Amino acid sequence: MTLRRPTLTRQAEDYLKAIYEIERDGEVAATTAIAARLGIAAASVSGMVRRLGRQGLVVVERYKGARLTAKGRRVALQMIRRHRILESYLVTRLAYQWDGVHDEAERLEHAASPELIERMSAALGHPLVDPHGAPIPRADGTVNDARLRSLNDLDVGERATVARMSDRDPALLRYLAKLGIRPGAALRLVDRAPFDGPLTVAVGRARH
Amino acid sequence: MTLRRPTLTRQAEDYLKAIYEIERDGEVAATTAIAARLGIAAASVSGMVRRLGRQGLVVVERYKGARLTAKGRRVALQMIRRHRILESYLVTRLAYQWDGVHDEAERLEHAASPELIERMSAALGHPLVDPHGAPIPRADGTVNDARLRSLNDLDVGERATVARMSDRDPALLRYLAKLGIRPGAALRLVDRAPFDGPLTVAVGRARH
DNA sequence: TAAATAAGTTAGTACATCCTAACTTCTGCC
DNA sequence: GGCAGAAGTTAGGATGTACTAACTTATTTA
Repeated sequence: MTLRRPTLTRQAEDYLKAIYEIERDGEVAATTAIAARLGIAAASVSGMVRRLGRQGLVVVERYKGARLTAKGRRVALQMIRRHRILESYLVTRLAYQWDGVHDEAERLEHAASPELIERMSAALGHPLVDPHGAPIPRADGTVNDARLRSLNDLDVGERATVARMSDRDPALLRYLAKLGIRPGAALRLVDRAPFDGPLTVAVGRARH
Repeated sequence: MTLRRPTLTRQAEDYLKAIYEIERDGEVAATTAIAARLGIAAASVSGMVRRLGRQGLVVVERYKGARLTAKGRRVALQMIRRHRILESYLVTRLAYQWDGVHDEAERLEHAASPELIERMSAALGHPLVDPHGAPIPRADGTVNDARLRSLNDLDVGERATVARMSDRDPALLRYLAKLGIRPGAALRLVDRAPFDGPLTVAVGRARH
C-alpha cells in the first residue's frame, strides 16, 4: 500500500553499507561479493540489488555488479557514521571492550535516530576516529576513508604503525590485542613465508 | 526454512508489550484493543495473535481475546524494562527531554542487547523508576506495577501526588509539565464538571 | 578456441506482516 | 428471545526478504 517508502529497510541499509565497503576496498560490488559479506545466498542479492536500483540507490549492470549512486553513498556513509559513533560511545561511556562492540553497534545503527547519534557524538567531543582507528564520516557525508597499506603490501624489514583494524572478528581482535597489535602500535615486518604463508612481525621486543 | 525461531520479531515484541499493558490496566486484551494500541487493522491482529499462541506466548480464546502466558509476560516485562532503562539513560546521560524520549526508546528497545541494558542500568545506579515515574521491572522479571488511582477516581477536594504519567504523547506531556504537573508534584482536585467535563486541579497556587 | 568452471539470474516456494472486503459470532437492548 | 450493531475472523492480495534448483552468461584454462 505504501506508494512511497520514506525510510529504507534495515536490509537495504545493510546492502548499501556492504556495497560501500567493497567499493572502498577497490573491488567491484559483484553479486557474490555482496552475498559473502552479508552471509546470504547470491540469488537473494540479485533480487535486492534490482530493488535498490529501482530506488535510485545503486546502478546495476546485469552480470556485472552494482555501483552506488550519490544517494546510495550518502545512505551508506550515514550508516557507517552511526556505527562508528555508536562503537565509540559504547567503548568510552559504557565500558565495552573495543573488540566486542561490533555486533551491538550493528543492531543499534538501524534503530538510532540522527538526533541520538549527534548527541552521542557531541558527548564524546565529536571524535574523528572510532576505537578501531577507522575514520568517522562527518554528518555532512564527507569522510577521509583513503586506503591504507595492508600488512600484505609491506616489504620485509619495513616499519609501520597500525592505523586501523577490521572490527568484524572479536576473537581475532582479542588475539591480536594480546600480541600488542592495536591501533597506534608500531611494528616491523620481519619475515614473509612464501606462498602466502604466515608473516612474522616484530612488536616491541616480541615477534609473531 | 527456520524450524526454530530463537528470537522474536520486533512485531511480536510489540504485541506482547501491548497485551501486557492492556492487562495491567485491568482490561481484556481483545483484538480491537490491541489493534487500536498498535495502530493496525483488527484483521492483522487475529493472525498475529494466533501465531503468538502457537509460540506459547499467549493463550487465545476465539472471539474472546488473548492472555499472556508466563513466558509471554516475561518477554513483555523485559521489553518494558528495556524501554524504561533506555528512557532513563537518554534523559540523564544524553540530555533528552523527559517528554520526548518515548519514540527513541521505542525503536532502541528492539535492538538493544540485555548486556547493553544492564550496563546502562548499572551506569545509572540501577534506578527503580523511569523519568515518567513508571517503575522499572527488575532483570529477574519482577515489578511493582500496581494500579495507581487515576485523576478521574479522585473525589473533589482530595489531595494527591503525581506518581506516574503516560509517556505516549509528548505534546500533552509538555503542556502538563508547563502547568507544573509532573511526577512528584502535589495537587488537589478542585472541581469536576459534570458529564465527564473538564477537571479543575490546583497545583501550588495555580488552578487548571 | 572450446570445454570446464565460476558467476549471475530466473523460477518457484516460504514466511512474516500488513491491508480491505466479506462473512460469522457475540452482546446488549427492546 | 430475537435482532441490530459491534467485535472478530477468514479470504485473498501485496510487499519484503530469504531459500533451493535449474538455467544462462562470463571467464579461465588446456
